[in-house]
Amino acid sequence: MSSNPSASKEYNHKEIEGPVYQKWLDSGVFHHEPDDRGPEHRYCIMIPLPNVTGALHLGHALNHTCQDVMTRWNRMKGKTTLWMPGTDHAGIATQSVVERRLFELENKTRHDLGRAGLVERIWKWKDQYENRILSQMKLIGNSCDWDRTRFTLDEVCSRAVRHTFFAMFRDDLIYRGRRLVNWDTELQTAVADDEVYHETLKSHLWHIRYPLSDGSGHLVVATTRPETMLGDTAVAVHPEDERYKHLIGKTVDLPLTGRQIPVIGDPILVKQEFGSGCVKVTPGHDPNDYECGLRNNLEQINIMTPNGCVNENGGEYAGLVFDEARERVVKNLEALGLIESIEDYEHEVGHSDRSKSAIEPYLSEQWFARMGDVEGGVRCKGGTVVPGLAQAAIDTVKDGRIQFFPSRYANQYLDWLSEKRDWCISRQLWWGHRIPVWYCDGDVDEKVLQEAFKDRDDVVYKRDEWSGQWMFCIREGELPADSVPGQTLRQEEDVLDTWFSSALWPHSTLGWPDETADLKYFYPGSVLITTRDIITLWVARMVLTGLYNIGDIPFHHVYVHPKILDGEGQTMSKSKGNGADPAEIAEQYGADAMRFSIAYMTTESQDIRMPMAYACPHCGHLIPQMEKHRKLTRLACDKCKKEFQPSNPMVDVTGDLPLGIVSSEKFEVGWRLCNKLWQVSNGVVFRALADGEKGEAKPITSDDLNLGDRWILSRLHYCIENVNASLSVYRYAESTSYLYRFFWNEFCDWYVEMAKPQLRAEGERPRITRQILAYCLDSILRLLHPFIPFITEELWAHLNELAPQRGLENIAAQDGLLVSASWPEVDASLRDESLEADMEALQEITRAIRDVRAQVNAVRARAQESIMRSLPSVVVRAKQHVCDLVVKNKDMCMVLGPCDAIDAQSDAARPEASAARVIDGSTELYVPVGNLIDLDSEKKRLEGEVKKTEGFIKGTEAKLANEKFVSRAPDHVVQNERDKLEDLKQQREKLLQSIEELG
RNA sequence: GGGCGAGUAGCUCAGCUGGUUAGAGCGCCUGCCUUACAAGCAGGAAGUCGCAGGUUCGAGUCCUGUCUUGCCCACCA
Repeated sequence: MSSNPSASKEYNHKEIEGPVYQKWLDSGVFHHEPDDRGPEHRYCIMIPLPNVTGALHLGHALNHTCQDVMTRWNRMKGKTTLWMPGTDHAGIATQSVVERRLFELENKTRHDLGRAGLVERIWKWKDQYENRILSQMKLIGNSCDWDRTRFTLDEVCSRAVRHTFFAMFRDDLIYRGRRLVNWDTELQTAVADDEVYHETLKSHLWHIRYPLSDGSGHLVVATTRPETMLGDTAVAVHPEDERYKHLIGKTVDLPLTGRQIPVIGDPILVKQEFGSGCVKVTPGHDPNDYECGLRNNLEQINIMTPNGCVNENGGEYAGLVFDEARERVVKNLEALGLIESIEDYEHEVGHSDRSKSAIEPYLSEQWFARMGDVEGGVRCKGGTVVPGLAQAAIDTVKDGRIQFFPSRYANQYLDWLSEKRDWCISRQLWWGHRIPVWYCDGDVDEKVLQEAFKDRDDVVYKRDEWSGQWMFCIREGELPADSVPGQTLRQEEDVLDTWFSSALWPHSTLGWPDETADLKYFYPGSVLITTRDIITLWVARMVLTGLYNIGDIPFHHVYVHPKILDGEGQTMSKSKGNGADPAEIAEQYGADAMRFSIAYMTTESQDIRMPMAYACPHCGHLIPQMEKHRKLTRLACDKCKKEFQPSNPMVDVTGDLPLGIVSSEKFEVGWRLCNKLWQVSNGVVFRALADGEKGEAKPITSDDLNLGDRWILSRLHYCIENVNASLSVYRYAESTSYLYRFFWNEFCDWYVEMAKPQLRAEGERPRITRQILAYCLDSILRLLHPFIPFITEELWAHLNELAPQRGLENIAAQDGLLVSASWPEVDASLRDESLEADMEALQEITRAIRDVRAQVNAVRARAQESIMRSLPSVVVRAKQHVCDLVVKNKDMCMVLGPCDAIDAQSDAARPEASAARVIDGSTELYVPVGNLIDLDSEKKRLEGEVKKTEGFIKGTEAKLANEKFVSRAPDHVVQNERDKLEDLKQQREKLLQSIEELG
């Protein structure tokens, strides 16, 4: 850390960020304990737990910035604050990453290692990436309570999972069932609907003849999956289809199998107009057919092995991969003359998000959580009875207990929940919470069980509807294999869906099922901040488990932020390899710059387009990151042609080539802001303060304040008000715009420039100016802190050193860290809109003078007085302010251009060789420019102004000539137009006069 | 097939309940190494608000249609 900040010219985040973060950690300010204050003094955010599949990318940086801004803001507002950090074991995602890696590096599969061996490998991976993730989070400035860091497989979270499973099993909200699921044949597990994406594939529609058993002809069925005919158990027609309805009840000979299957009528499955109007029904391999099978009591034949081959039910086709089976089936059917036709066809095929392989609908035994309404309702913790878990979650949003920002996302939540589809919670994986159910393979009399488990309220047992087997669930710990006399129990092999444990995150992390002080105090949380794609998967499930386990919602607000897209419009993701490591951005621009830029771009309706580029480590040239670069380990620079390794969170650094890190000019906004803040603080404010004495601050009364002081204070409090308003509804871009404008365009561009000469004035003036500079910078640092915490904290320390006593009317000593300083309060008495209008007029005049001098290229011209001619009232006003600030301080260069000044008079004569500017209808300005004036171009310019003014006059006159406008528009709108017209006319007069005076 | 967004300056985007001459950042042009900042300062140019209708005294803003585009959801053989 530089001990002498003014010596450092440019802001260097690398010297600041690490030490500042350490200061925060040392101070323990991120950790708050429950206290006895009311709920209005609490603020709690649960992080959307990152998967331990890999390192964080920019999307996380956005998500975390949003949360950290809220956390820091509320901490400064004096709330007892908790931002809970942690990571997710991410079952299928992590296991598949580790398995893939195992195969790539060691050519081994999970079966080579066995369950324990693989899980051990995954734990190692988890440790590595959890560390990396947590250190990335620290690097970008997250003010999480690290003491409370959780992982979904740790003791505390696991216990919550067990208790929840146990209760739901007991309450019959969890059941085992044989269902058609999305089967990933590569990973050999069921995957959730949400883990399936659809791809449009070119295929064919095969029309196949199924001969009627009685020899009276055949039916033609159309299918995209001819191989599944091996599992057909019926042919369906529409019961009102004149062509076929008489055939219902007959049978057909299913080709290639020798089986006879019935012709059935099913109005739901069959649309008469599609294909031939006949549908082959394969309940074991198609979701629609499955439903149809249930309706018609059809046999379900499974013809697939878990790895996607035809099983023994496929007769001679057994052992073939499905694709091969299809070819063989079609060939054999052709040989039998049973193919009527083959047409080209495009359709959507589900693919596994994880393995990218085609999903097979597969009949298997799975565990489900009941989402629909149940008879008698569901009894939640606390005694409330709800119709069903999904309905309970729906109600929280419908009745406003939970509010979405932006509100449109509530629809996504409600639409999904309203389907009330049971949730398949089992996965055939090894990485995760193993389902705490034990089976008893032999048959046992219930009395034996009653005896074995008497006085045990932590064991529940029931018969599996499907197999009739006894199933036992124990709340905690293991159920010994010999718990039932004469039997050997074996535990379920499956693990729980990842979302089962993350659904409990808001309360499991706080110690539930124990009624800990944390749980009582911090639950429910304040807001959940996430992206739209896990509204259903995660948000909805946290709500329903929260209601069931706690009897209360998990959070009051859900803020859904935009997503970061790459240069090609694709969302960033670890697996795509198109992301950027926030650490690399922070390395180049600083974490503050990254955070500010992100917040600046986080608007309500648009995703953030962020083209990334690799910075060539040899020549610095930027090479746009494109799809074709993903997963490359070497890339040649477009410019210097030398090779480097493009950085990618998912690809290891090989080390034989220098690394080209990712970059984006989008972060320059933030960098410039930080640098500007550094410069103005060190170069102006701190220097000025160093001239004063410590503790010189005295109460300032309104008599002490001049126009500039009042103006900047008024603008400051306007800014505070608007930052509060926009942050309270999660409008990050809006709040940063207010801050940017105030700090840069108002404080730096105007106030600081006005302050400079005053610092050299006589008497009390310098002290007052210093005091206001200190007060403004104090507020600016506080206001910017949630967005750019490092640099503001650093500057705060210097400000405290140089001006420990700060304030206006009330002087207070400031010390300690900014992170726990108080948030500025709006002081409405400092707002003065008419004064702001005066200042605007002054700025207008100043700009006019600058413009003249820029136009005539008179920058080096000697200082001369400009003349302002205006109405007496305006002149009085101008004299009061302008003369104070300008005329008496002729060296106030920056406000008026080089060494200018203004003399304001109501009847001033136009000086010789001057350029004219019309400010408004009553005010004009003459700027002497000597022989530099170009009469022709000046005249041309003025004529252009006249033309423009006349255009406005015409428009305004037309408006006022419209009788309907005059009679129907509100009075003040009409009056405005009249005033405007009057003013415009006077402007025209003045312009014409100026032209005339030019000769 | 259903739902939700987006189309405003060369680029990326603001513009909330309709009301002065539609804004910002970047880029561009002109001039400045001005004792905080040239990664800066001062000034400037630049838009028929996708298109067509409608409502209204008044539309970037509301309504209808339409085109383009992105995302989410959905079981169509």
